[in-house]
Amino acid sequence: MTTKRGYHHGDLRNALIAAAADLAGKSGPHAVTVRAAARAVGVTPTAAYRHFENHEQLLRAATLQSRDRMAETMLAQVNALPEVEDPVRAALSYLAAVARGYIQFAVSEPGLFRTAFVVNEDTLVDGGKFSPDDSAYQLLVNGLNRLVEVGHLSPEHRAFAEITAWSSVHGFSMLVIEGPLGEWSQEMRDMAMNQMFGILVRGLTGTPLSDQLTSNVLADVNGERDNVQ
Amino acid sequence: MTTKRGYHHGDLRNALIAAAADLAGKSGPHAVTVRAAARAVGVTPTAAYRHFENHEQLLRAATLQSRDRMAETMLAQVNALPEVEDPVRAALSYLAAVARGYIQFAVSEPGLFRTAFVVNEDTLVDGGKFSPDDSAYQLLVNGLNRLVEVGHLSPEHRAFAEITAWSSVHGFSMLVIEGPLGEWSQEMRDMAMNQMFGILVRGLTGTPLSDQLTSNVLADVNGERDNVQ
DNA sequence: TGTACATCAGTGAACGCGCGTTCACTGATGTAC
DNA sequence: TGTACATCAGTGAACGCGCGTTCACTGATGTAC
Repeated sequence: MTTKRGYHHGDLRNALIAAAADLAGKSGPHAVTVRAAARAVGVTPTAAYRHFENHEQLLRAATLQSRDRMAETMLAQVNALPEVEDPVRAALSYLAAVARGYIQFAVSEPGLFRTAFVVNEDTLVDGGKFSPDDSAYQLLVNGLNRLVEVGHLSPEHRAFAEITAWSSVHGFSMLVIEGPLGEWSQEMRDMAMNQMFGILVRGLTGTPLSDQLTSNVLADVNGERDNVQ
Repeated sequence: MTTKRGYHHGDLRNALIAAAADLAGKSGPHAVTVRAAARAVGVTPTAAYRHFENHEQLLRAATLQSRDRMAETMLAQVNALPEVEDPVRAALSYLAAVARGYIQFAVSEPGLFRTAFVVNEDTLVDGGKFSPDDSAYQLLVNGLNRLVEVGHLSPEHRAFAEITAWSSVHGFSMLVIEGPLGEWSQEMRDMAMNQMFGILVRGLTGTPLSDQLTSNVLADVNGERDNVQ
């Protein structure tokens, strides 16, 4: 992606992106400045202009980096899921893992989470908003598609399903970061999250989950959390 | 609240708050500065310090103002609801109006919406986050309580219901402001919103709404939109 | 009712800060002979 | 293999900006006699 050869610094561009992401993670997107990033790398502000056209481009890099990390966190949750035979259970657990990964990222990296949603005003096309092309969105779409394939979500209920699902999970994350849920204990938040997931699935599919299935799905997702992180 | 008597300006404090809210509405919370507010009112920056301890207090005033306007918008939607006899229908329409008011405010006043959620870091207790004490939250709680009173939401499903409901509506608003829903047409957004509301109610109550009830609720809420705004 | 005085809302100048960005430059690297 | 040179990543100084905040002040208002 950039020249890895041993120039003065060697890989300033990536070092600056890393520094920018670091700043964003610690203090949010407003902390991403050309000067601060250069300072963190131990380089003159001017040097940054060899690798980024302007401040906006640096912030943009931090945003994309944040979205990558978010997708990674979500993917990690999915990958840590145990193999199960029941395809419905597997599809539901997949979706739950996606949701949990999203929320976990928001809670553990609020600065990056906020940075992931920064919109560049003056940029060329559509400002670089989060879009259906992003990996995180794709994971969600996959989850819902699996639910349809497996016969647990009827095609006519599929319409707008990702909007409702993403809205819920995104809103929940925001309420944790800058709303009343921030003061809640981890246990309470998990309870609220599980409740929300149940409501969501029941609302999406039209049929309530059996207690057995619910506890299986929670076991799949929670077991993963205990083992991995 | 402040001296209304005719001093030099007369009511600088409120004028500054109005200016701050104006700036927030136009460009978001970062645009709320002491100097800009003073400039807008036609007064020296120093004058502002007669009425606000510092920049944070001015921003705080803008935040509270934003939350007030938000609650007003929601209340307006509720008040514009037609009188209906069926108590279940009335309760559902109430909840739908609350949700619609929330989203409408976010869409029509994105700057104020964002400002409403600003958290002051250095402030005394809990940073002034949005809390269950706020009017907007109370409207939501009322709506859910009514659903219980009317027998359409069982008490055991009541737990965490406001979290799920608020998460959905808040997330939806964010997706419109800084996500993919921003590019959607008004019609598509309304469809997505109605769909989400249906999913939410079905998920919350455990029983799907009849087609008749659904269309009645939509008529109540939509009719109101056509008449009022 | 008229005057002297205290109050205090707003002025004007100034401070130090961090920011984005530009300029002419330097000096390490890679390459051609 | 050794030298001359072109390239270009990074330097150092400087700019103009808007910000928050402080200072000594001025002058309009309200009040006491």
